[in-house]
Amino acid sequence: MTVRTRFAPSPTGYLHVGGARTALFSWLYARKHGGKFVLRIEDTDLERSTPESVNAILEGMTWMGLEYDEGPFYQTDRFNRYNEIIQQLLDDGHAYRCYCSKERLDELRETQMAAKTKPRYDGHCLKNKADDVDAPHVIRFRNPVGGSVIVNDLIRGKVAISNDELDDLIIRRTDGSPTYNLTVVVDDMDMNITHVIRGDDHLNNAPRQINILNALGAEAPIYAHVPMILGDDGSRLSKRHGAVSVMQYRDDGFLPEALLNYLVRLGWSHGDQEIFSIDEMISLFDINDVNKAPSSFNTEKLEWLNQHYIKESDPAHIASLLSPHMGDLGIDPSQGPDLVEVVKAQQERANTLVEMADISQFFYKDYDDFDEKAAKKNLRPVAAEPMQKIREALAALTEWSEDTIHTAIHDVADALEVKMGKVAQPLRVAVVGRAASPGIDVTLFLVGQDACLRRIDRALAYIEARANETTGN
RNA sequence: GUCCCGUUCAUCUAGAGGCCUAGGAUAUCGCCCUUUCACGGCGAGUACAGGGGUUCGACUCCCCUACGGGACGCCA
Repeated sequence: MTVRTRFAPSPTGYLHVGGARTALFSWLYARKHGGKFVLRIEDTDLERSTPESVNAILEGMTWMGLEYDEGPFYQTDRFNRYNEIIQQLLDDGHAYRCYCSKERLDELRETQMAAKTKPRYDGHCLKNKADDVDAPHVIRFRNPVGGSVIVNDLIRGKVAISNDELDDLIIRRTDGSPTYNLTVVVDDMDMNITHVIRGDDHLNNAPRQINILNALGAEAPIYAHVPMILGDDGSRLSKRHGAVSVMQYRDDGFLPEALLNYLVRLGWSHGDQEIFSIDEMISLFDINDVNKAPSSFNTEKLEWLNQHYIKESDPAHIASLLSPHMGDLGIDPSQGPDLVEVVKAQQERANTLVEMADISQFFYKDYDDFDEKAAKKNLRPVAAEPMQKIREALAALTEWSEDTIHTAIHDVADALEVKMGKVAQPLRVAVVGRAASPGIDVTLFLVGQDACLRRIDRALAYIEARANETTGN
């Protein structure tokens, strides 16, 4: 038996991290067992499904690198097949027409809730035949009475649910469209899905689906219900927690490998290992090791992983990903130092690409204003002399390289008999506008001779203005 | 309300009855490295939800309580 898993989102929004993790687990399971991973779009809810959502989901899957072997299949293309099955169930007495109005059902539900019992359909139309068979109606699956259904879940273990808890669910709406519980069953059966790995909000649906499968004489797949992901604050993940869309993470400067690594460790672990390459995930992942309890999304840990991958990745690769973020800041990286060199200088200093873009702006354009604290601390009158000397030394350089810059700065420090910090730090603030930057040599080198001299002049003017301010009138 | 599921540091987790004075990671704090910021190294504090059993022994097994989540739709 070859393993076949699937990811079956409904296109009613973007791909969020919860769905992405479910997809990842499903994908890993298929890859690990040399099976197939199928993508199916569950768009039977005509009201809420949109093509934009389909695109968003596809885009998210692509960005994450979760390539599917078959699909995407659309359920809206398969209505004939569903109707065929519904007819079969009707013919076999496993389903029946129900003419109850929504009003009657609402009332029934309210009464039952008020009586503190679980709301269930009362089987009214099973007992009473309608006068007009063709009057508007839905079709209900006739759930077995008595006994219980056992879901043998790879993650939860054996879960038993009494058939008396289940009612006769609607499998076809008044408008003739099939509903979720019917379509999943038919699709999983037709697509030969062997392992259904999905969110545990579906655990309650499994018994119903198994019953339908039994009525159809089909074998049930193996289930694995993965726990939900909660937000940073432990509540249910939602839009209010900020970036829940996978694509939002891309826009926020995260690498797909970081998100993948983060997600695979959420609810699953392999001893003390934190870093997993894709290949390691595939070889080490075991659905049996997935935790039962829900886990909270922790952005700080994701950032740590992101920094790790930024640090470890090929600078040229990071540069290509960084480029659009520079663009967002109005910077054209081709006008200035080689972005790859900038990445090498910043690689250990940014949690996200957005952050890297921000701290790299000064390589391409003069800063707007000095960082107030940095300027106050470093651009003081005592810095004027060394700064002036440095300016002269740098201006005199005929060869602009990290080595020559390094020597020039050290020579000035030696001549003045002061520590490097006394000259380098004011110089840094002068050139980058703030207190933090990569090493001073490479920073100056990449900024370029002209820009360095221009900015040093600006700092000297600032120091002078400040001196006048404090001394006089 | 009814049914289902869950509960180890702030967070992600290790733990399959003695290996646990409960381990790792993130975050936090401290020290070291250092021309800044980072990186890196070292170190600190913080957890078995509560109560009953079972057992020579329970984080691990059973029961109850509390808390959290899910489901109960002509949504998926």
